[in-house]
Amino acid sequence: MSRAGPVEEDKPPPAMPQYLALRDRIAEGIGDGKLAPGQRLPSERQLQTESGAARGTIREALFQLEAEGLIYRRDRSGWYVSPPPVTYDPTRWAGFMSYVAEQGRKPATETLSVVEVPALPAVADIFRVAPGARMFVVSRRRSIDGRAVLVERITVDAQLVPGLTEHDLNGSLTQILKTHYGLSVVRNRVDMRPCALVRSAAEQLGVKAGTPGLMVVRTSFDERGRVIEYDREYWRHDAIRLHVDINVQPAAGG
Amino acid sequence: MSRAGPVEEDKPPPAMPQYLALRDRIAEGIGDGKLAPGQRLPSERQLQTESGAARGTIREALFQLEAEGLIYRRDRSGWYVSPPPVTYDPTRWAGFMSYVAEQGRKPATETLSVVEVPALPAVADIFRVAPGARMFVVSRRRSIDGRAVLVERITVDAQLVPGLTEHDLNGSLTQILKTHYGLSVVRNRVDMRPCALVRSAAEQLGVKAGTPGLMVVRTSFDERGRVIEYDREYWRHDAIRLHVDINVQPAAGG
DNA sequence: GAGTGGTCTAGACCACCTT
DNA sequence: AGGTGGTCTAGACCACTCA
Repeated sequence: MSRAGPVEEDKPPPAMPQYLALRDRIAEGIGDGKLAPGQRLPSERQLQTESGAARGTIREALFQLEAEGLIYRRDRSGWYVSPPPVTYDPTRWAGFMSYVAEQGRKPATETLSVVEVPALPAVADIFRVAPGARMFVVSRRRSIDGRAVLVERITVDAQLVPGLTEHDLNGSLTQILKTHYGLSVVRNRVDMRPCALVRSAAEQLGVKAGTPGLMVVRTSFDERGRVIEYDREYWRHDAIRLHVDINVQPAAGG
Repeated sequence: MSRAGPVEEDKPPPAMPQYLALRDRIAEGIGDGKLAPGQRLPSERQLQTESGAARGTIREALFQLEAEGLIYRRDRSGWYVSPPPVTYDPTRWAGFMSYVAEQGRKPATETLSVVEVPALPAVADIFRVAPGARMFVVSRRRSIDGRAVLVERITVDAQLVPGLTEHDLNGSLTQILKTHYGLSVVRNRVDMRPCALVRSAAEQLGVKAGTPGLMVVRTSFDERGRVIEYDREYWRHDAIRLHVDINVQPAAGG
């Protein structure tokens, strides 16, 4: 009742929109630890009666906190405090399972599907194989402490990894390539950009389509310069933090 | 008029929310090139009359597109199609001015302030100097094709760079450290995570507080392992794409 | 079945940008 | 001065989750 609606009395202009004030109150609760990671927030209608604001205003505050990565939602269930992000270092590629565990969290992997398909032109181009060459596509979902945080689709050249499907694909695929097929990654190319989660990824992560996310594309090369793994990952944006530690190439100045 | 409001007749349940359908129409226009980068979208009220939806619904579609990085807003001016992102490679650190230009865009830098301040405990810890040691803090704003895309705050140890303020700080600071002070970066540590733009950064970028963004923290070391540059950058999330190309450390398997 | 978030309407006043 | 987005209200029905 502060701005719109029938005039009642005069008030000083608010220094800050209501929804940001509410955001700050909730953010403070999270910072204080009064709201612990994983804990559920009061329902929107409850916040409404507490604060007297319209539901739309409440939701604006919640969206804001979501964009900041402080809270997340479970569809039609409620809003929850986000756990801290894990740090992902593509240079020390130790595999999801190990680096998450190293950070004191509980990783889990679920292989959603493994299919063998002919390479589309774009994929053939990446692998430098003929279009139509057989490729394995592995779809996996990975979780931290029981919350699904990423879905990925890994493509590998079927010719290089005969019988791949016989192995347990819930661990490090890179490790399997090395141990069973003698394929070692000596170079990684990583592309990363903020995105909104596309429909399919959102579905698999159990979030609303369009939730902010992070796309990570990783291309792995062996010592002969062949692409041996092409991985497209969609992360919940509040779950990851990228960390790279690199030696600058000597001639890099400018 | 399709879902809420007085019942009029029966309709099949919509397969997709209205706002996503509108999103798709606009996204298609952008993909087609009917809406060019930098071009302004019709106003919200105009879209309202075109589509017959309530303004809130229109705005939901626009927010969605914003989260995806396809459009951005200029406060109280309108919605615009986002230009393509530039690729940022922290391993080939060539300086903003050069790598943006390399990608066929027009970079610009504006130094907002240079101050000399005593190191706070956290900063002192990073630089391994005594708390209270003198530091230079350079604030800059950088643009691409006339659009402000990032603000940064660079901290350097004043003792290592006497008279820093006498140089032109709109170019590559790394280059200045090298040419004038013999300080070469041999190692970079980069941390990156999605964030919402904090109040101060948002103001300097001329966007609404809470707009999605990307935080990049870069720590540069010289050959003696000293931190010679500590840089905290806030990017518009639709303006950047990170690319890293790295040789995997031999003992990294796992 | 009660409660949750998801979607939607139809208004309003405001601060600010643009011309 | 007119138009833009920014904020806000007060309702509604829906699909879905959860107990």
